[in-house]
Amino acid sequence: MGAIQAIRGTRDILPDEVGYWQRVEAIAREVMQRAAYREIRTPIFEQTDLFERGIGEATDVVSKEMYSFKDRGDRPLTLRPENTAGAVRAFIEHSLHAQGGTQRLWYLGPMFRYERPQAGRQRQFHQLGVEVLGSADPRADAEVIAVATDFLRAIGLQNLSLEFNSIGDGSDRQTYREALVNYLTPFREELDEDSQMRLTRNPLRILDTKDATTQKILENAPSILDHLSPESKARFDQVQQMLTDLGIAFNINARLVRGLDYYTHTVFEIQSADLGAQATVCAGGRYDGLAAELGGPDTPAVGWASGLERLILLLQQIQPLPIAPLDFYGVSRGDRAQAFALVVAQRMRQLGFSADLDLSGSAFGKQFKRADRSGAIACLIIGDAEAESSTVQLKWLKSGEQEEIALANLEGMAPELRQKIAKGREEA
RNA sequence: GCGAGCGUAGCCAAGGGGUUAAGGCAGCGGAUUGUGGUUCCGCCAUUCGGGAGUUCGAAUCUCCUCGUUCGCCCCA
Repeated sequence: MGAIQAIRGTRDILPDEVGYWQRVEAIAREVMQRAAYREIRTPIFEQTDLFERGIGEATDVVSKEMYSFKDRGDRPLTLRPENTAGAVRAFIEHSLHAQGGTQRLWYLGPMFRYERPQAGRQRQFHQLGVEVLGSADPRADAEVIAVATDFLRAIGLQNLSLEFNSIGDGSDRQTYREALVNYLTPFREELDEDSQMRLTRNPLRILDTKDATTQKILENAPSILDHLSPESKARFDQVQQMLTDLGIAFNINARLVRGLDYYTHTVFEIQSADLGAQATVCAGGRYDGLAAELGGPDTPAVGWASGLERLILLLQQIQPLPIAPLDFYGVSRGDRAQAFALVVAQRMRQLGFSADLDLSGSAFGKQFKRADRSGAIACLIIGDAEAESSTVQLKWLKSGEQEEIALANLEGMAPELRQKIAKGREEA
């Protein structure tokens, strides 16, 4: 291949598509602001150590998916594969806990994982996420889920389902892990290859296998929910009650486990029925141990992250993007006229209108064709005669009506023009 | 990392060993040298992702390679 191409798993978002992103981003800002979450922006790369400790060295994300490198000072760095670790690092580093109370944070930005690209998965992808730090209150768990559903609803997505579970605290999981291994060990030979490996390494992960035989065996397996301590069970019930009070439907899914080490208690996933194999559109949970693990104060926390590429895939299915509105399209011919047209177009912009200017210098006929295609409401027509008299012919493209305006009167006429533009847009 | 499908112009495409590589959209020029949305005419791939091979002859067959798509693993 001759020309240089975008790196595998990365994508250019071209002008025709960027409107979808702007929409999702605007909705995110609005929903977050209403829920009193504050934006945080952290660096795109961090010390490799942060992710190894935060996410867990044995996880797939850390062991085989990180973009890690050394800088010129020989520091081991990694492009962030997710942003919870970075947000918590910033929280600790700047002593945000000292601001008192609960910190509600949100972020939006690119993440990087070295994976094989497929539908709804890229190596550089974008996540919107929230983190509520400093509250162990089950209301925080419920609120975070409610904010997620509000966000997804505001985008207009349908056919979503919320899967919900508790994986308890560390000791709950320890007892459950033993129970699960005891149950599965007699079936060892019948399990699929991956699950056999996990039996010793990470038995909980067997629960979300896609292998039919293993799934069958799991039907009678013990449930994590029967191994929760009374306290864990009470919290799980409370969050459920709150979701019900909020009118949020959910399925309890005792098989739901998460791939990152830091989760405790509440875990959840929101999936779409309208995507391919990568159907999870938002996922998160509680992670009470992470801040302490990273060397900060013991800070209970809960949060989620949502993959924007997947949301945009869905958005494109349900809504066409409105074309960017344009007020004026400037056409001109002749040296003096072209120079004057630039001045007029710029003046229009300063008055708050949007104006495109044809730079081709081709025949008026051609320029008018382009004016049509641009979607402009009106044309600014400038030839030598107009340049001479410092006027502009203003032609309303829908009706074909044309009027002459002196440059000097443009500002005074601006309110009237604004009205005509608005009316022209309604008719279009 | 593993499996399968697909790469012909900016986009959508026909062609599946015989030599001039259909067609459509978009673009550009003209009919129409200061006035558009219609129409008409013309132009727009020395070459079929790249490389090697088979053959008198390759876009068409073989191998390698790169890219891409979908799936697995895993995840948002």
